Amino acid sequence: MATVSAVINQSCKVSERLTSKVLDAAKALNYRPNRLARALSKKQTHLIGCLVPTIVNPFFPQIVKSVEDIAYQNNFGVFVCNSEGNTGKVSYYQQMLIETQVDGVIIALSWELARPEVVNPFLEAGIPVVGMAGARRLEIIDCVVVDDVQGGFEAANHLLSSGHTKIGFIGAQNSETTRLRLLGYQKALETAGLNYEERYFVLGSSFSEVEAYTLTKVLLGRCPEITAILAYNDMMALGVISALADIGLTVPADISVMGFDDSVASLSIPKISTIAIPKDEMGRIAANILMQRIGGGTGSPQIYEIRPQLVVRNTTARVHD
Amino acid sequence: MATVSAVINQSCKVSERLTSKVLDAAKALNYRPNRLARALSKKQTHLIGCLVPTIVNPFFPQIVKSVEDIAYQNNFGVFVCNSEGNTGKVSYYQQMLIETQVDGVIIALSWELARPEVVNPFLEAGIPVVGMAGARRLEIIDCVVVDDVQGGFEAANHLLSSGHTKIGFIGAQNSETTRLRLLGYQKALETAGLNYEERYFVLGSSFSEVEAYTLTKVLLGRCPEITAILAYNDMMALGVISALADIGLTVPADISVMGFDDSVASLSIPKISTIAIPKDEMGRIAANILMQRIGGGTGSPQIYEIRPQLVVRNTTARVHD
DNA sequence: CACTTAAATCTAACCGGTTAGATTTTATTA
DNA sequence: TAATAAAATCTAACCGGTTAGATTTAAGTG
Repeated sequence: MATVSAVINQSCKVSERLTSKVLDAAKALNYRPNRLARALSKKQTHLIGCLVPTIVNPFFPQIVKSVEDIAYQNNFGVFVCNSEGNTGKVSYYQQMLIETQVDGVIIALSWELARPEVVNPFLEAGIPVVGMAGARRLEIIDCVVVDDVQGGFEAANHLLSSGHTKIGFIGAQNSETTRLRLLGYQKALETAGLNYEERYFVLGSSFSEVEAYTLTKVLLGRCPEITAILAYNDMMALGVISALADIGLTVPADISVMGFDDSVASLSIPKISTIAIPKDEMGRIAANILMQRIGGGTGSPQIYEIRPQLVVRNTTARVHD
Repeated sequence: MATVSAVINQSCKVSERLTSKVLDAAKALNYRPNRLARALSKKQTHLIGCLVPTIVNPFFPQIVKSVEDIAYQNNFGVFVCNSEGNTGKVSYYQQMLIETQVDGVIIALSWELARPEVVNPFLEAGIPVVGMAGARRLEIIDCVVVDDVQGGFEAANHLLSSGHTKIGFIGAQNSETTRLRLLGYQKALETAGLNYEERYFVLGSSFSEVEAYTLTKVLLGRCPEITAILAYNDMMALGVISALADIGLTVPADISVMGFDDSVASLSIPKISTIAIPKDEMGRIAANILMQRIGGGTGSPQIYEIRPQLVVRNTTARVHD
């Protein structure tokens, strides 16, 4: 019945009399509109997809939450898809999102998702895409990215300003983000007029806590003069701290440690000093940009760069003498 | 075109010739089936909803992940909805899920979600519901619940077996789960032939880390003889440990601490001894039950009780003398 | 009061699939 | 080769909304 549609959508062409009649009937029958039917004819699902590499790492749920907030404000639903390192899932969800006719997609730009094969099918289907939370910038879509160089710079600077000059770095190979954070570190040393030692950088094969634990022992075995360690992220910082405790060094009295991301930095005792990525802001901005695109916003894709922020907690201190 | 439908669905009534012709055309046109249209006519969306109170607490994403795994295996999508303590969001998502015609719903039975107002509309709409991860059992739906009494019992028992008898408990008021865990604790003491001191139980107004921090200081100010503290969950255990550190007590040398849930207990430093809720298993079972119901499985609602497991890590030790 | 115009209501086609059943083609058999 | 059965293909209605436009009703005007 077309009138029902008019009533529900508050079209002003329906008299009060009919409106209330329809509303009464709807209530009596416990009527629920069918989103599928509506979406089918309107060609709008009021749904956005959110593709993330994992939801087990708390970093991503925090972003997803703020995406959802914006979606909620705009009366959209969010279809969260996490690939969990499974390429099969990536294409499964990709297909599902396209077939579900989502109005737009937000993709976390991890290595497995920041690829043309992942992004292009959406664009071909006319679905706007916004990338976020990654080092890689894709020119074809709007991206909300983090200035990792800046972050690395600030992390190193914080340590330098506490007198540390022999600063270890622990990260992972083949990681663009690692490269950028390390680059920031190097820039900070150069800016301070200091040389950096390649020996102080150890890169492992994963971002895990255990990997960091192992690498830390390697690093300190080789360079015991180190007074501070910059970890690629908070998880690795956790591994670093564990290793140091086993070696018999106290954090931060004997050695300072910094993390990155502010994902699990406050879960340890002492709480980890870190470079916080404003996850709320990132999710919000990404979602808002997507909303604009869905609303018909045009213009060439843009890069929105977010500055990470130094958060000093309890794992960094003045260098001991 | 009906033939396309037949081809896509592999109906055996289509000749190879036609099949390949259709497939070629589909490829040439970059054809994507429309899930909405299909769902509308089949009255099956191949989607399930998953209502959780939050995704910021890592406990829930871990469950959601295993729900997703099962859904993936069954070719279903999962629509994750988190209410974040906002009752407006609860009804918003409830309505969205019903209107989206999801085939089934899994609800985490937190206080805000384990209510008839939340559950009933789904049932009225003919959508099967499975509850999980909560203390409250609802008779009208299948529930996968945790034996919190058993968990509290094992936690206390672990401490008792290390010689602790003066055990503090920190939780929240008006929480059914707190009550059950505490009950388990009390049973353990009774079983051991010991009396428990009401003074050792302090209940605050929230489950937060800071709340636990405050409560711990209160508790130890009042009862300095305590040698172990059982926290309602891991987050609170973290607050307890912080407070103890500030007071100048070392964990576990001076005082032992236990968490519950195994949500952040393995991520933190020190790693917390806890009562692990098998989240994978819980999500898997809940999703499998839902799949059965969606597949037409009948029978009266059942309760599946999951036993939590003691995980000894680094915050518990033999009582000091 | 007849006539124009505006407002309210109703009708039917459409969105893109599915499905039962009609129709056409092909194969089988006398 | 005609009759019949079986297989393949096509047709049209349906799912439950939306929407343009036709039709009916109400209001305004000379």
